[in-house]
Amino acid sequence: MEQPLDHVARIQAAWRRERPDLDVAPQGVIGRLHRVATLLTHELCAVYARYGLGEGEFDVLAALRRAGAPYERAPGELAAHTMVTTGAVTKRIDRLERAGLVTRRAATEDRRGRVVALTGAGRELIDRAFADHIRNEHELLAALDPAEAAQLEALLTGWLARLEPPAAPAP
Amino acid sequence: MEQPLDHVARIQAAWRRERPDLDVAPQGVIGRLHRVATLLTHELCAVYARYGLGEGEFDVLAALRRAGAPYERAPGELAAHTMVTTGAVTKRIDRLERAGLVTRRAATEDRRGRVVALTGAGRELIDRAFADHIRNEHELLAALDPAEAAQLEALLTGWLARLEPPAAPAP
DNA sequence: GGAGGAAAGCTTCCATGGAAGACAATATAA
DNA sequence: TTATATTGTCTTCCATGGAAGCTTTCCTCC
Repeated sequence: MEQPLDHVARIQAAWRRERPDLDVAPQGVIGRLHRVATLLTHELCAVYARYGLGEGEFDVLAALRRAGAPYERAPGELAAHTMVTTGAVTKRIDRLERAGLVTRRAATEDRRGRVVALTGAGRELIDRAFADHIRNEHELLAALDPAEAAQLEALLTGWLARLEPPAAPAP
Repeated sequence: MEQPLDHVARIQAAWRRERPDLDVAPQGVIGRLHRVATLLTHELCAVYARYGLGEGEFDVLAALRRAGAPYERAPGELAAHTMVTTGAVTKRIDRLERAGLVTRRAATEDRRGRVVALTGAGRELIDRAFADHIRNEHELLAALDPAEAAQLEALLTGWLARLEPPAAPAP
């Protein structure tokens, strides 16, 4: 019933042998976080793939869907919401448009702008895919009991708050 | 002094409005984990870049360094240690070899095999880069107090253990 | 010992995203 | 009003990694 040392612990042990001058304790957190995130992403992508979507496309459809009717957003907004560059968003929209899941039209107010909108097919697809996605997330999180999950969420929320705010300067 | 709702909380609120039939609680954990991991990776890469390294190259050099003298490993071992395909490892080694940081030679025992070894320059570079990397990890983790960090590590270790073992079937 | 299968590394092709710049349209300043 | 800066999107080029298949070598079993 003993835990035989996980991958990260083995890496730490090796570093302690090779570089006893360094305190590699942070790897215990950061290394495992990275690893959990990688494994989770992999599992999540498996569900996206069932609907013919990559992670990027799923994110864009989800951002449009949760915007509420009429399910429209500017490319720039989508970029901000999905944490990628506008160039990446352009390509994601290209793919989604080709697949008939979104449309692109000119904005009425600002002639530089464009409006990306979910089509009926896109709406229908993301509704199914998102429900399946959430089901999947429940399964993945079932490895933790509710108290652990709550603790983890609280810790991550606090860390994120101190990691993220590099934005928002005082006006 | 109030927390104005972080990015993930806003996403959850939008989904609760649009899809009240779904329980999006897991996003509170998984979404934030993903986000923390992304931000951390970004910060870590900034340090790698100071040494002219990408994440992939850093990982390979680190794996060689912590192997201990004479700092050698087979490409397949490197692939296993760094969680990427052997094809990706081949390309990483190509780049590192071109930069004079590693050498590649034939294995003596098995003529299919190759041995990748750190050069003097590679050893020297990864020793500096790794020390800087650990310093950086300490800084990033300083946002949490030691008790929080320990809690977080324990939770992630447990989750990882239940997420990872898809390997190791009983013989 | 020879045949078939497995293993190791590499190659090819492709998908994705970032960085930086091009362009058009709008906002701001003089 | 004209000149300048800024904004929003898209384009181009490049870097990286995965998937699948190839080649060589080794292993196993008959």
